[in-house]
Amino acid sequence: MLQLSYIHENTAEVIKRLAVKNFKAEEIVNSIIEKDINRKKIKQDLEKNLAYANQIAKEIGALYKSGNISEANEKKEITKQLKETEKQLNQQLSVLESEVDQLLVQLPNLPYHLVKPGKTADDNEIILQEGYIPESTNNLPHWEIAAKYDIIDFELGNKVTGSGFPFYKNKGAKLQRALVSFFLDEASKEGYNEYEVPLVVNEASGYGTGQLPDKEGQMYHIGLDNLYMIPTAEVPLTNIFRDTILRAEDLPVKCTGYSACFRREAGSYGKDVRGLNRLHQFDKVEIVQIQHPSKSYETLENMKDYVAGLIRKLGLPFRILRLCGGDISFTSAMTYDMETYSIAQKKWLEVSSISNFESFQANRLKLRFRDGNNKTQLVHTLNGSALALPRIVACILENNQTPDGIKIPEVLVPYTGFDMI
RNA sequence: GGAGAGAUGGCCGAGUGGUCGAAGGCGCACGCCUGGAAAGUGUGUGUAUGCCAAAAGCGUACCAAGGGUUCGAAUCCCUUUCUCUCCGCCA
Repeated sequence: MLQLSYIHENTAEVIKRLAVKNFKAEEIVNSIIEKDINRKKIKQDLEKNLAYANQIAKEIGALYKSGNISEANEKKEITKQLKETEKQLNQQLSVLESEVDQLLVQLPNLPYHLVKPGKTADDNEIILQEGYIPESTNNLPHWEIAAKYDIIDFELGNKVTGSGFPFYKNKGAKLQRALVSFFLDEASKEGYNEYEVPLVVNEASGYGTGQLPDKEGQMYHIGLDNLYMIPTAEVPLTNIFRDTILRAEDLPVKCTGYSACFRREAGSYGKDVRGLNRLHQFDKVEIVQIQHPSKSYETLENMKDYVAGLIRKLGLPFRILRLCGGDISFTSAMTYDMETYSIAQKKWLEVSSISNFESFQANRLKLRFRDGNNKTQLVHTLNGSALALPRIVACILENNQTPDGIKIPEVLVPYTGFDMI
């Protein structure tokens, strides 16, 4: 969430920059400022009141000690009054605080200056495109390949759980395991610390990374215990550092983790969700960095290049997009999307999203570091998929078809133990 | 799941109604001592927020979380959460 002090000092700029995200902020921002000024005033009154009450309480203590009971009792009368005022001020304060808070969480993160305005995904900028794309082929879509080689069973998933929860079988299951291991090993080589994370998180964690409030609908919720199934390992990985103060020399903090990801994907139907294109449960290796504010964009570039390198090693044609204001997420300041090309489906599939959240998450997480002057300052957080499996698998299956079967990318062979499906 | 004990600053740990933001120790920072270091020694060392141009200073809140009793709560009461021990169950 945005910092109140920043909104106060840069009101016009906040409104202007949020317009790049097609967000009309004026009304909310003005309301926040008005309420916050009011809040501050009431808080000051309350604190004066409390200071006075504290002082009297001390005096009463002293009077009792010296045996001056009657004067002590007189003073008690004064405090009764004070308590009444205190109660009222407190009530007003908590109302205003929650109102300000409610408005504040509605404001998206400010887009970075490089983010162009735009309405939809069509307005995203293509930064780079790489790899050979044939004009036309007779390659089968992956759902047919999956059935032909008996490696992914969608119907079985349907029977046991529901649509969007496939079973991976035989060489399909081994390919999953190989990809996860490959991605984790690569991340380790790059200096990321590996974690195995809880697959469910509490409410505070959901709030910390920005899934809550408002995006409850995206997550599976376990009502009995009030826990949420994670939509990405970003949530537990980033929340490791909730409520912490790091030392400047600890930065950057780099961590990675594999997890199954669970997404309700309410409202998605049709051909986009065919096969592996959109699932309720899928596997992903995530990378997260916590970085000094002055270096976060340099880091974003590094992360983007790292993920591009992974795709290159897998031998898939891909492109990198810088998302426009209209397509960028609520919490992100700037995002690169990675898309690999499926030659059977003849379309680009998003396989990674790499974002700089600047201090937006850190502010909610209360994740800070001590700077040179020993002051605490919010860090910047970044994360990216490196990578999400299903669409990578779809592209491997669709692009690598040969008369002898599906060719496994060379880098994966040590992990799979076979080079053909 | 049952019974009991507990939760205090970066860590350990004292504190059962007032002078407690909290003794003492460890750690850390700076200084003295030293040729240099260790030892010794001195000083300092939480977070948030407000007043202030800023610093200094001062106010307020925070001793698991929330509520209550009281003029006054780390300390008493209630609720919740978590941890530990024993028992039960169990991959």
